[in-house]
Amino acid sequence: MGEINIKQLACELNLSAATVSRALRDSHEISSETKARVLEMAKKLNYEPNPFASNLRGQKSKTIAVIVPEIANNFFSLAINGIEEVARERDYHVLIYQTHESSAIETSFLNRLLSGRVDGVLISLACENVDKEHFKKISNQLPVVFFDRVHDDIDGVKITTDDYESAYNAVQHLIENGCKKIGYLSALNALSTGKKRLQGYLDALKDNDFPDDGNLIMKSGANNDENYTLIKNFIAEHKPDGILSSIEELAMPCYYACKELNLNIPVDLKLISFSNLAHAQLLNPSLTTINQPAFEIGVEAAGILFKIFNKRWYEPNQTIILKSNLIKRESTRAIA
Amino acid sequence: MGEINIKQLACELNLSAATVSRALRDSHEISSETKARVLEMAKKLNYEPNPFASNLRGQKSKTIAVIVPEIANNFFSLAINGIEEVARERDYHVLIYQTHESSAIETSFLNRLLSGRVDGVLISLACENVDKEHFKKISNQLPVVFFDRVHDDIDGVKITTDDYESAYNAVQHLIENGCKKIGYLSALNALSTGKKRLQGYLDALKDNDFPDDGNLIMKSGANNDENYTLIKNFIAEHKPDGILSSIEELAMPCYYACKELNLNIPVDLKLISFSNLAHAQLLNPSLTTINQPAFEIGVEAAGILFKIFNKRWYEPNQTIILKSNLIKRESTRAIA
DNA sequence: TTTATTTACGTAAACGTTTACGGAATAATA
DNA sequence: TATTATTCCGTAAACGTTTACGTAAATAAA
Repeated sequence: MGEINIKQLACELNLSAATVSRALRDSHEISSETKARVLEMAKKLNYEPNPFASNLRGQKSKTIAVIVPEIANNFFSLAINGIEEVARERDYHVLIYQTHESSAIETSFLNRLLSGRVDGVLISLACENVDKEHFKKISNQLPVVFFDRVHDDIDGVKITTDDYESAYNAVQHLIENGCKKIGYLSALNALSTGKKRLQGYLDALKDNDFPDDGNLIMKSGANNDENYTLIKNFIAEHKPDGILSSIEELAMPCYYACKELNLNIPVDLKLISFSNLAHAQLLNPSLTTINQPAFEIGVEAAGILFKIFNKRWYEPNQTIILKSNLIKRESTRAIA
Repeated sequence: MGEINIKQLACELNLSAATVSRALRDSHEISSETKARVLEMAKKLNYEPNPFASNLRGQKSKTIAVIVPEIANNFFSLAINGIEEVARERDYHVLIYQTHESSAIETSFLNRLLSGRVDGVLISLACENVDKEHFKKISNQLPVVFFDRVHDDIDGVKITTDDYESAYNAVQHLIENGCKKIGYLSALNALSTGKKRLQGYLDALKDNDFPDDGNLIMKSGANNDENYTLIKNFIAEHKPDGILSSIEELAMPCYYACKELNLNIPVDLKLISFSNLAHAQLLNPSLTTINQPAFEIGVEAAGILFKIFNKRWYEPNQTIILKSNLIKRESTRAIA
């Protein structure tokens, strides 16, 4: 309807479309008076250049894609928040896609994005096994920055947190506060993110001369209901006095399971989890968390993507590691 | 790089670009053998049509925009989740923008979207006062569906929840459980969403012959820190024995304030809040919430937008109201 | 004065699709 | 056989920009 284009604008001004285009882009080939006239008329008629025409001509989309497992997740929504803010500063647009942890969907999204719809992609991998070869093809055609959920076997720029150290320190904290039998709720096993957390757990146990008991590692299931059952049985059977949960989604069920099993946190069981829950402080008991700088990860990842766009990034395989924050609360309090 | 276009594909097949295009869109003008050949070669060469060229030609973007105040918010992230799923089913792309409650930013986003970048917009309004005239211009040029944060003075299709009834019932619940002096933490005052919640509160008080005391209505401040101070002072000064919070962001500080003031929830103060916190159950004490069907709102809103696209929507000003769910928990327990 | 340079703008091509139009070959009908 | 309809495909224009190229006028340099 209102859709006014550059030709009509030019006509209104008795100029050619080329002149108008150049004036709007502040070209030195246009006199300042003409520029002023054009700007004024453009404002008056509410002219907005058609992005598809621009993009088609210029092969730039001014758009980036963000691919995450889930949007409704404390970590990812914060990361997207950071990404959006950076994009906005640069007048870029942000497309979002969620994979629901399916690498098939992930691959399908990536393929669709190869058409030039976006200038670059920020991705946090689905936890399923990935087709690494496919990723190589992708990143040859499109700048990609990985964040948080990364894979060692896939080359690329990566922003992560200090997963190994965080897990290690978490276990150390449990031990210092009296735990003798520490369980691990594992997830993201196919990704280096998950592997590092697990390794941190294992090494901390070893360094403290804890026995190497594979039974204390629980693998997460397919959905929340299954996870709850798994966790309840895990606790009931193995009776750990401390648990490190590799993701928030596995820590919450521990509360319910402990209530069901009549176990007191932290007396009978101390709990610590990777989590970006805003109000871990208000849980009963308050939850000791490994808090990842989610917003900053988003900002950093987006920032690097823009550096790549501007040819100001020279480390195609660099991994940037931000520090997580261990926040000690009631759920791991030492019992006198 | 790899970017293959329809001409190269056509060349490879000894066909014209037109034939290839038609074959890919399954036109009846193309023989089935040719179609098969084209499809095969397209798959083989990983051909993806350039969306900008298609959009430019067809004046369709296959993209929708979602404008929300904040992404990192339990309600909005769930709504976006719903929207994304519906969009995905239809092979649509989703752009997200956050206004951080600024109507200036909101207006600026909307203006940029008028260029044809998207086929439609889903918006949840910023809580600042809005330029209603501007919205009229917008919705003449672009299909817009409002969700949750809506404004009575702005025409359009709207998806909301039963804000009035929810607030009314919440207050009724507080009264039934013994509250004599019920405060209201107000927000979104410029929007009908906020006005209806407030009115529900007021009418419930009136219907129960409670005195009309404006002092018991607290207006939210500019940020979390200010809100905390406001709330603490509010509780300390007016000593309500019940509080209805119109948004989750005002309920959480109540916990901290009560701890600070040595007040026990629910003994000294009962608390209920509009909230989509996943684990309200685990708070200390567990929080009674008015749970909005956030995901469903997203699904519904997106569904209607697609109906509008397909000319299957005939009610330009209909408001669809979904029901919220009052979940009673410890924070409003009656004290014997 | 002649020639070179700069300024300021217009013309037209290009980006990669889709589609109106047309046409040749084949099949159907008279 | 002559006419009409159908099938299948190609040509070219169009979508709205941006930009290489050209050019006329004005200015500077020779």
